[in-house]
Amino acid sequence: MDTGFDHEKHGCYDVFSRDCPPRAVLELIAGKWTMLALVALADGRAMRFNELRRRLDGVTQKMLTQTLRALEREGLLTRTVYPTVPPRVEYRLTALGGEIAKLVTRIAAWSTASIDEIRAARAAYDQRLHHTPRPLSA
Amino acid sequence: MDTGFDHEKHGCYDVFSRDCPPRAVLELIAGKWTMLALVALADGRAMRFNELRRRLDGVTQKMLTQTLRALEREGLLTRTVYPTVPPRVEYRLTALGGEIAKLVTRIAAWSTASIDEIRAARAAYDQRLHHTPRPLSA
DNA sequence: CAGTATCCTCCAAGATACTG
DNA sequence: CAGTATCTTGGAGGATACTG
Repeated sequence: MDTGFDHEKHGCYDVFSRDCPPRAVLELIAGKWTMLALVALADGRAMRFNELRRRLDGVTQKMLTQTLRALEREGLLTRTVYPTVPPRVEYRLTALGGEIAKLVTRIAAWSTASIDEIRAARAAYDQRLHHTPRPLSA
Repeated sequence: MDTGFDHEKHGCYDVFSRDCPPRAVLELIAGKWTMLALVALADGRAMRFNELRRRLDGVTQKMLTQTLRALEREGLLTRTVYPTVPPRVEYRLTALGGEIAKLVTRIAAWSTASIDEIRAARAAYDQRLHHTPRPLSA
């Protein structure tokens, strides 16, 4: 039923709501390879497909294509095909993509900077519940 | 066999490498509910379990517990149990968690601020390829 | 209220093969 | 080089029932 309130019209979103468009964007960014791709391109340099493929250790062709297509569709990067032989395709962040890439890069930097503290927290946590699940009724 | 190079010792990480610990942290943050939980707690206020549950529209008990436990383990939030009846459990960001929550909140804000531009990009993209749009995300 | 404990579904992600 | 096109699968995520 129609609530009589058009969120799109009012530009008023609750990111916690299940059908909030910005939340969908958040979920896109949360894709397994999305953040790494954004970080790789964050400096504004154009990169070729296999260049990205090599940089994102472990990514498959399919997943990289899928990730890049999704980012292109959202307007975060451009895909330029040069009709040469062999083909040459370059990916480059748009202005919009550059903004989000900067933020994601800061998160990546934070991860690296905080990794020691995080590892310590993990160790402490794992030690607190050190008792292996007791075979209570097994 | 020791490779002779201890990354942990040197504090030298490549976030693109497949067994880079910071990359694992990045993947934690990329969890479906992690960013939303961080944003919900970003203001530093403590929140109770069901309070978070209501806020994160669509989350199940299992997923919320799992998300919060993971964040607790990484040292991003604390879980405080008050031995009352009925039980009362409060979740609150740590200083470390506050840092990342601020960054994630900025990403959420960016999503909301950019949604119109993104929607326009999507429409343009879908029109360029004159066949059925890919159902990557609604 | 704030969880466990199970069971199950589904699709993101991977593997593999082929191509302009 | 930079992709499609299929097929397959692990496990993230969900549904449901029970509990201190």
